[in-house]
Amino acid sequence: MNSKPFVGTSIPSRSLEVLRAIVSDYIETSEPIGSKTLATRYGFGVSAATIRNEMAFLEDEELIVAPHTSSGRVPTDKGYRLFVDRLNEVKLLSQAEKLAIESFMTGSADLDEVLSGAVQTLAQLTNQVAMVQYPSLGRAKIKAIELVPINETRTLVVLVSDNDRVQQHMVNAHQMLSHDDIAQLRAKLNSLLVHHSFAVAITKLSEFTGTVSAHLQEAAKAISEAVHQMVDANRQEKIILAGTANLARNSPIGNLGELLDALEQQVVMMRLIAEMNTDVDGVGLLIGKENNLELLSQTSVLVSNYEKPGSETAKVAVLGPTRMDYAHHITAVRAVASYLTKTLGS
Amino acid sequence: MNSKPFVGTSIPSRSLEVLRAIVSDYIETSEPIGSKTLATRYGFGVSAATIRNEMAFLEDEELIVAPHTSSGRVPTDKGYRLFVDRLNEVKLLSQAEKLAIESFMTGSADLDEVLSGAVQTLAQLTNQVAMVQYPSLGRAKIKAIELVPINETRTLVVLVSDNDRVQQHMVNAHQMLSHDDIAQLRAKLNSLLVHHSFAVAITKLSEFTGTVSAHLQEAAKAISEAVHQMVDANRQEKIILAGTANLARNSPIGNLGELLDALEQQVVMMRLIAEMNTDVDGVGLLIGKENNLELLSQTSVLVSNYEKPGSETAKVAVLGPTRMDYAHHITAVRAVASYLTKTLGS
DNA sequence: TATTGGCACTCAGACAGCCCGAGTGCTAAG
DNA sequence: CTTAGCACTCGGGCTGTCTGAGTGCCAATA
Repeated sequence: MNSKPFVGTSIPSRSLEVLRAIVSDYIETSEPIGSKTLATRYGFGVSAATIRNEMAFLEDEELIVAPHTSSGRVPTDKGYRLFVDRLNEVKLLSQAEKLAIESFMTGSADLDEVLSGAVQTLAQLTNQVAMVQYPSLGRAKIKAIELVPINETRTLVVLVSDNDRVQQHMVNAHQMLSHDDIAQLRAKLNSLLVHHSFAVAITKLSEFTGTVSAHLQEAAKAISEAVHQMVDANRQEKIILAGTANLARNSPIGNLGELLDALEQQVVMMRLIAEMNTDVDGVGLLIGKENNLELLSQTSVLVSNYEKPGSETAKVAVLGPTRMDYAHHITAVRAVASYLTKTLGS
Repeated sequence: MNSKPFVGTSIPSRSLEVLRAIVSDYIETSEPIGSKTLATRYGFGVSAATIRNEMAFLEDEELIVAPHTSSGRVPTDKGYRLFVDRLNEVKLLSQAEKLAIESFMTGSADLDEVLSGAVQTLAQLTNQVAMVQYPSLGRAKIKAIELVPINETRTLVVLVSDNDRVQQHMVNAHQMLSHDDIAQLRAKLNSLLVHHSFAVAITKLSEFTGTVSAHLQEAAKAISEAVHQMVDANRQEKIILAGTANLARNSPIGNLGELLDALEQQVVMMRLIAEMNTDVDGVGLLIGKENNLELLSQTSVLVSNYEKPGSETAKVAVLGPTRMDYAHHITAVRAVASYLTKTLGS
């Protein structure tokens, strides 16, 4: 159901040219375009009448459509698809754009910061909504658990996984904890969980309360819960996004409210992105109704993979109206993904 | 420039009733309302003509305005203001709403979680954009700094302030660090900074690199930078928000795009909220053009204080179109603020 | 003096008719 | 296969009309 390469009647090369012109023009002007304009504005060596014939053919193939009798044509989802699949010239990023990416990516060893920098850059680059999926910890293992006492009853539980992702969670033990208590808890916790995968850890965790001194039961339970939550939070996907304002600006899409809602809820987007396949060059694209969500029938979603050593691959994505600048955005999203891979690799 | 209580000609009580009716009706229907409807729908014992006279008076006082000759009237900002200032019946929260607040607020000792729960609840309760300001650390002091080794070169720096707020930042030391190294760094760092306020800490920090062994200079510099950043991040205000989608749904405000932008950028909102005063009962309100931002000329902002022991007071806020249900929202925002105070107090 | 009914007036919005121009499909000729 | 020509279509902009909700004012009334 994903990215379906175009099959069917093969398209004569001039028809393809015409389609290309239509798509480009529509992307730029967002207005239906007719044979005459097309013939003059683009340097086909033929008359408008000939273009009309071509257009009739393209319409038969359902690559373009006329919003109403006797008005210009607009690409269909299928039209965009063919356009993209046969995209040969890839728009290069401008020097300024490259700079923007690099400057956003510098410094910071902190995963959160890197990702949020990346997603903002991408949103600015494309003027669309940008999303980045957190690297899943899938097969990651627990490397260490630290307990940092904050005050008499509160403790910060820090969980480090072997791909160096760090999470923390505050715990209220509801009882006083001495230094020795903390040490005991830490030791038991680590000997129990370290080197185990997240999946295993979650089962082992149930033994934890049993292994600690009787007077620490309360605290152990609280800590155990915190760890559980963190592990869970990790198996759960998570995305961060930026540029939602662009949605409102760009496109008078009907269901803007619902769309913003869905973005805020995250869950729809998480599933969508997770399920999207990418082709050989690491880019995936769903155009309009290709994703089966009514909600997104007027939008396209573009994803690319990035890698963080030790994690499964994760994705960056761009969401915008079907009439978006595919050529440009594809390079942008790919560039950000590759910078991300590079930055996280070091 | 803030919340200006209404002064000037004192308003006869029936005029006030009429104003009240107009505001309530407009809040509900969002359509201009005329004398006749007003006279019938609300049980004034008088005829439409009399109401018209009242309305003429109210218009003279600039409390209502007619969008065009011969159409119903709509409250002005000043009208809303008077309406709110003379608001006597306070809408109570429904049982369901109280429940919603309580259920969202349960558990979790984690500041981030509590706040994000609160802001989401508030957004749902009001169907508007909700915001919550992080408790500023103003005069807070540093309580402890922990260094948690993550791998050979990376270290997690955890900063605990005396109001038990915890921040952490990953640092890449670009050099191998032994256990002893870490211990040394930790010791020096703590002896230097603990018990100092954030403001002082930032000056003391410059001495740090000088006090550690020569071979740790690299690492010390990186850590010092991280601490600096965290301290800074704290003096800087920060807000989280929820319910932006409601904006799109509710109000076909002209500059939706810009508004969403501003929300995403945060900075405008941070200043606005920070500068808003609250009156005796802990609530502050700016209606329409009362805030001097063109951007927000069609929106009202409602804030209430909450307290976290050891921090300066911070605020929760609701942002929506000027025609919002003030009576209800005021109680909602106050309720959330007070639950927040309660939850964070324990 | 405050209230009321009556009346003439205004205007936004809905509706219908009109024209224009961009665009189409078709056909016959090159 | 390409082209010019032609008749046809239809959305969008413009105009005019009508209607209903609403107004302001005034004279009559309680």
